[in-house]
Amino acid sequence: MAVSFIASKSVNAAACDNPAATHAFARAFSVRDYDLAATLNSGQAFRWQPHGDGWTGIVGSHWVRLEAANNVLTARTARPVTDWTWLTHYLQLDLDLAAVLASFPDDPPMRSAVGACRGLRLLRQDPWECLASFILSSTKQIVQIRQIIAQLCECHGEPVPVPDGHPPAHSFPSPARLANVDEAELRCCKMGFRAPYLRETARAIAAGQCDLAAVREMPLPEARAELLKLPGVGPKIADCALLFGFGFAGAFPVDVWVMRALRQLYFPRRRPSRSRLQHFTATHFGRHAGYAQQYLFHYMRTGGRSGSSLG
DNA sequence: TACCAGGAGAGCG
DNA sequence: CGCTCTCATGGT
Repeated sequence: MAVSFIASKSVNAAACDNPAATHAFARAFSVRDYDLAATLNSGQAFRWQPHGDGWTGIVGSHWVRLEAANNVLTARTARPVTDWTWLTHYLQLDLDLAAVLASFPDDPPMRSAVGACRGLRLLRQDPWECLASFILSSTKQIVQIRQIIAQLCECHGEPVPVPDGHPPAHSFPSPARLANVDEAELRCCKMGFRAPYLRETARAIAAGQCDLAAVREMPLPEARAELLKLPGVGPKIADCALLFGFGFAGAFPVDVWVMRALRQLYFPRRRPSRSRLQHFTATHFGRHAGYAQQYLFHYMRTGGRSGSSLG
């Protein structure tokens, strides 16, 4: 357990009517090898914005501001919090990163990627938000995905409390909500041809045809097959949701960047067939193949520069 | 301007 | 199976 209580301070004591409670607006966690900027900005989550030295975002129904310095990660919220599990789970603060890195294959590409992306982590996002976000991601640049999701949340999400002086914020809209938004209205969020995919997938989940909670309990191949039934969900998007949302460590999304990495670094001669490639990604990278994938992705996207701050 | 973006689905041979 | 085309939008 790398998380330890350091400080809790009530920013607005008058608002806390229970003096004995451990309610707090802020909390610090000790961390090691946690590159917050790389993690929040590496194309796995799309709702984090840099503000000064920190990042603000929405996790579930919580507005939160994160800041990391000197192995201390500080979180500030809009309302007092007693149970911080929603955040420690999202940030995966209990993960033993060294053990994960040690499970990677010891080959030149992985050594380079790990060396260039020190402290890069995988988040554990809400499965629905993650799945929906990646339905909206197809053939879009990360900056645009952020814009689409920001508009979607502003138009159809529920307002969440924010500290005084901060702009309004909204939760990610539920499947039930999006199931009842017509396609034209979704297209107003600039999601284009992805609108019917998002709507129909939301309907399937809201109607119980697909049970995301059940998917989480399935073995990986069955979970993947279940997600592939949804409209707008192919192998790449399914694996993104399985890895970033459901926590399947073996899911290995292959997008254009990862494909570039695999071809350049592992198959420089001839291009492998898709089945050959899937066999390779499923066997070569070990127990935490998905984690290795994220290192390759970030390594390629940043051109091998460490401490990158992509916009 | 041309090309590209964390793709999927459908049609074709 | 593998190839090609379309879908919508905006960044670089």
